[in-house]
Amino acid sequence: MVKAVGKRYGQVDQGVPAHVRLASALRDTIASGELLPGDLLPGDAALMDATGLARGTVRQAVATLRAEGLVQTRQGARTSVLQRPRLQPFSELLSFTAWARQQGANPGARMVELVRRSVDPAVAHELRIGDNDLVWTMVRVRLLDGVPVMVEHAAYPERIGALLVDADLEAGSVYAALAEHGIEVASGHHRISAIAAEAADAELLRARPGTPLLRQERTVFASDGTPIEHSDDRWRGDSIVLDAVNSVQGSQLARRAPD
Amino acid sequence: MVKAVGKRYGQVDQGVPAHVRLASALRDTIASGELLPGDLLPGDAALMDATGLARGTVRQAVATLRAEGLVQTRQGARTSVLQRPRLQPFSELLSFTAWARQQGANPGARMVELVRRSVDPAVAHELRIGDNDLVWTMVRVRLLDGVPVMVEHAAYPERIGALLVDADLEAGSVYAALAEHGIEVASGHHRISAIAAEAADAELLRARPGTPLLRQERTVFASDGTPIEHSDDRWRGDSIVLDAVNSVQGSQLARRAPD
DNA sequence: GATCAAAACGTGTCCAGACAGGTTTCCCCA
DNA sequence: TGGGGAAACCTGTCTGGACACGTTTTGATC
Repeated sequence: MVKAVGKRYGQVDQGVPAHVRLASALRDTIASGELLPGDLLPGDAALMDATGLARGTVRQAVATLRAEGLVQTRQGARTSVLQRPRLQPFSELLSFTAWARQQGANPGARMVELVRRSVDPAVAHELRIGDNDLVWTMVRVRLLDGVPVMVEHAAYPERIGALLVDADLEAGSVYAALAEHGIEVASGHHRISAIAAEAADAELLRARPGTPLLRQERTVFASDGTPIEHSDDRWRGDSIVLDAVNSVQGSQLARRAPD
Repeated sequence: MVKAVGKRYGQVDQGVPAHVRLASALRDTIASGELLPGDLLPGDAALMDATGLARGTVRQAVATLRAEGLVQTRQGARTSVLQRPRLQPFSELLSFTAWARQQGANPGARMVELVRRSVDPAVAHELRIGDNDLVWTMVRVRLLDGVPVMVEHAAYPERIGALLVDADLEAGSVYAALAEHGIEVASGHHRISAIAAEAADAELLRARPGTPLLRQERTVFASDGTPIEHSDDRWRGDSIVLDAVNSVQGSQLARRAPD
């Protein structure tokens, strides 16, 4: 078993740090079914033998898997495999276009509006601007294989929105357009809730008013910590599921009463 | 600024590992507002001076904050603060009772049924039992300050359910009851979607059929990796918001099309 | 004031060593 | 066969050292 890990370690691209290589080899061994949930990973000493790495480096690789929720560790006891669904990179989580393509569907967008106006104080607060400042707001319908599945209400600070006015937002992704101007997204906060469709959204989604929508509000930050987008995606309830994994060793999900 | 960190480090309980202490001191410094999003943390050398710790230990504390999504790091550049909402421990995320109490509300439960029966194949699969095996299934209404906010449909493998039949599940928490028998929860998978209330759930929640519900399905695993619960919580849409944080350095949330 | 190169700074990685303490296995005895 | 203790195993922590490499600042020149 430790031989399988060592073999995989030897097959991973040597241009990456050793601890990343080993984490990848372990991840692949788990994904292959050779290690099942509840099974024990090789210990530090065995992994050191199989890879020629120092113990600190081995520990770092295992710590990476722990932070991903793949394994569980306990002092004195062998590290064990946890079960988890497939997750996705942040970029894919953010971008409707990337997500649709990853699942083999044809993404589409229909622009409803892109205007400069002021927004309500809660959104202004999220974007860290004054209540009366102007922002660029956009409404788009997002389609999968021609079927409307989501209405997106997004707000951008002036300097960000200005980069988008000339972009083709029916064919491409906001984030791709921003990346062309050197703006990279780094993190986001999501707020998830269930709402009843109002008349305008219902019409855009070809559904009855009152139909349940999964509401996904999001504030997205650039790598310098400034907010670059506040969006409010309203998905047809029958079009999406969100998966999340959590463990006592790391949880990025929280429940609260509404504001 | 680094003095503030050093002072906080000195105030943290010495019974915990040094890297945990430092991570806590840094977390508190950020939470206090002394470090704002975009601000730079002191570098390794300054933190070493302020705390007397080795560089490896300092790096480990910073890596902890990075995994939590609190800070962003980049080779050669100073570590910077990211913005994030308050999150909650896993135990609080899982337990309605703990969550309600944490927010100062009075939790309640009304048992609808607790019976042994077989369940549909998808649930059987999640619990890793045969399609015709019997499980304990439970339906409860959960109340906050006497108001019904959630209907919980839960399924337990026989050996787990058997521990619950004698517990007072209107007054207390399933997880607390299991913990009394040495069963500790370790991780979970969540699936989040929006649905329309069926007649039975609507009646229990005192809402109209068709009203939007936030559906939170969950499979919970014990520390040995075995599934101990499959639950399907249906929350009134107006009673709950789920917060999640994500970054390019770690994301535990994923979007997919429904099965 | 602008530009460029070098120096200083800061982070990422990796190593070897040592100690603490929890878990698991093995052996012995009743 | 069951229980207890010791040994072996395993993970968690911490240290100091060194090298690689990316970022920021400084100083010199035009």
